[in-house]
Amino acid sequence: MPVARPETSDSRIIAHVDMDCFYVQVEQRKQPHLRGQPTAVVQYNSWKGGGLIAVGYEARKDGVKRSMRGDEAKKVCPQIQLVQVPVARGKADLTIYRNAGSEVVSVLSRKGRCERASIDEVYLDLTDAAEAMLKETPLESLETIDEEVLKSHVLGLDLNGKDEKDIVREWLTRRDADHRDKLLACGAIIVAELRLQVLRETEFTCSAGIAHNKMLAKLASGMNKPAQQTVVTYASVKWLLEPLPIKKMKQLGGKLGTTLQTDLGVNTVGDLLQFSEQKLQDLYGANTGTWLWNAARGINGDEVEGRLLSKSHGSGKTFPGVRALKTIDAVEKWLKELCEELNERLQLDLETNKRIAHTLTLHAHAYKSTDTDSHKKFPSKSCPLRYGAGKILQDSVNLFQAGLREYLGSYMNLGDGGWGITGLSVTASKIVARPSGTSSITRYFHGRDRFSASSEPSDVKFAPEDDNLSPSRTESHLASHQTECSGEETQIIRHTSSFDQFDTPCKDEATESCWLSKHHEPQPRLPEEEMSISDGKQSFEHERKATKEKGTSSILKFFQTNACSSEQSDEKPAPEDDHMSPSRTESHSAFHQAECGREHTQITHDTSNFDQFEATCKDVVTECSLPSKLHEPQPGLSEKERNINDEKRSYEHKRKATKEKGTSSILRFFQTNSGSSSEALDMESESLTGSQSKRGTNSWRYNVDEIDQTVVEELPPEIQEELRTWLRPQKQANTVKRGSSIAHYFTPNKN
DNA sequence: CTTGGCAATGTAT
DNA sequence: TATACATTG
Repeated sequence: MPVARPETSDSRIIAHVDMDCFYVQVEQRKQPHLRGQPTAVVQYNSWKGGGLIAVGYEARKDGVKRSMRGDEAKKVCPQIQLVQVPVARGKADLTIYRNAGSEVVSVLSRKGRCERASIDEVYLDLTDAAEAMLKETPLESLETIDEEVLKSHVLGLDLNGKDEKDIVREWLTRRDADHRDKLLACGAIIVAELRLQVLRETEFTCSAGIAHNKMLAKLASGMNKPAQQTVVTYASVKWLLEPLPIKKMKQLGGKLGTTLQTDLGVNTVGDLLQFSEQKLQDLYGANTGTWLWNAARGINGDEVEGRLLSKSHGSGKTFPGVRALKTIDAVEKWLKELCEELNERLQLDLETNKRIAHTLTLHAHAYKSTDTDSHKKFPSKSCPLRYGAGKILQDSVNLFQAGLREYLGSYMNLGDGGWGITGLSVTASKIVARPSGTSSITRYFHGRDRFSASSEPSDVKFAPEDDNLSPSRTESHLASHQTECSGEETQIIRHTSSFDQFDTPCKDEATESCWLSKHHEPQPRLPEEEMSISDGKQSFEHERKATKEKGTSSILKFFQTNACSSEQSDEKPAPEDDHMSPSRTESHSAFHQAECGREHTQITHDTSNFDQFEATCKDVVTECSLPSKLHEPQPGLSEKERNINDEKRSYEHKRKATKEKGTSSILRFFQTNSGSSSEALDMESESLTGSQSKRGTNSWRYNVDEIDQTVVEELPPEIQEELRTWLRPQKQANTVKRGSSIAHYFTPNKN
């Protein structure tokens, strides 16, 4: 259900940028001979030509639609080029699209606060940039206006048969324009520039909407596609919304929209206007009610969230019909594939963004062909997430079995009575940035809790740490940028006045102040005890209260007491933990104890571990050194350069062609650039601060090349990471990361 | 083919 | 926190 947020200002400048048939563009860039041809991206070619998940505009002209089968598409458009989604580990792999989306974000996030809304959509808050521009350059004195700006569609302008560009030029430069219109005009100029920038640097076109809030911007971005932008003026909102079918509005495309239609006979947004806020609240609850009342008037207070990275990672697959999984073995086989993909993405996120996921969730769908009971849902289950593919798999299997028992009743077996698993997915969520600064180990033993349990969103405020992590294949440019964009404070400060956007019946002042105060109410603070790390909280609640001294523990002690606890715990869940074994024996719990500076008898009965610790270290080394080799800078050639060579892309001259001010446009780009191209960009270099070599060196006396992988996997990721740092001491010290923001662009394909 | 497949976000309880 | 559900692309 949508939730009403107070609108802090009616003069924000918000843009929504939407990539045009994104997957198709990604494939066309990869295979330039596809450019200009009707093409679609398809997955699972095996059955009826696979399902279309993206359709290029040339193919749309021929009537090809999403949700057609490949075969159908061929019928209406015989020349269509069908490109398959990459497959890895037996399932669709969207990595290349995700990475392409990151490229776009890295361009768009250079101006204003930026929110990655999906794999191919971004919101921007350009208020500050627009205000700054307006202050500096009066629009009426604008001499040359970029083609791309003139090609904007401005809602509410009276064209009167004249050339739209002339009218737009006039609108842009009107001396007596409404202040909000002037800001929008600046927004349009900024967005046009950004879109060109995206095109130059990624070769992707996009469309955009520029408006005073997210809802309207989103609406506008879809109005003129592809490769165009449209502006929603303050005055045009009524005109825009009144006839708009209610289902076109975001959040109303589903059940709520249907309910509105059937309950109230509301078909357009205008139809909604007759209902009082009270009435809507009575029908749909306070939140949804006022959200609806506002939405009908074009009021929407949602903030652009400065967030460049996703909040969760998931990997899933469906097994329709006869392919349904009938045995635990089959389930485990697939779970293994899914967990391996998930682990890979978690590892990458850890290395490049220094983020740690804290919970693992397993979703499954089951079917039963005969029984009446078949509508029962397979319950999703989650538990604290332990790093390492093996651990994730073990926990996933346990979660699955817990869910299965619940679903079937503990007596029935999979396969009995026509049961099968038709879908599986594993998701990692609650991803928080690893705090920066001192060694993570020190932090662990000095109140790490406060970070982990923070109610703060994951992506804000982490300073670049001087860890010596591999720069290649990263998106760390996003991370670093994020630090700059996360202006939580500023966005609270800036809310001015005028709040009811239209001359429609408006709310009284009381409502406004109520909203605002409600919105900015400080988060209720948990007492410190409650804030300690939440994983494993239940299992150790009682113990937590017992002791609390800090500072005495050491890493040695930690390993002695906890290192191999997991190996056993997998087989032997403690008695008090009936059915959810993954939740209790995991590393966070262990760490929590360590932090509390006390031994936990249950775990420590398996003393040793020091030996085990030493014995198995080699695995760690092999596991670590292999990937880190990948990241090793090649002498003389940056990864970027190598990849450019690989891809045989040379592009610089073309970029220059489109660079002249005042004439460049996306149309022109295509006129001059049809064909394969790519850009060798000089991004701002980001130097990695000094080497870590001194840090880890052997204040303890074991050899780092004797660490058990499974032991390490058991550790919290930050510790793992730290270990890895030790394991590659001077590698990449003082290397300079070049072209970071498009590095991943050129990462080799994994197929 | 159990109704397209995979992924991500957000709310409510 | 864990879980279910809705919505979107």
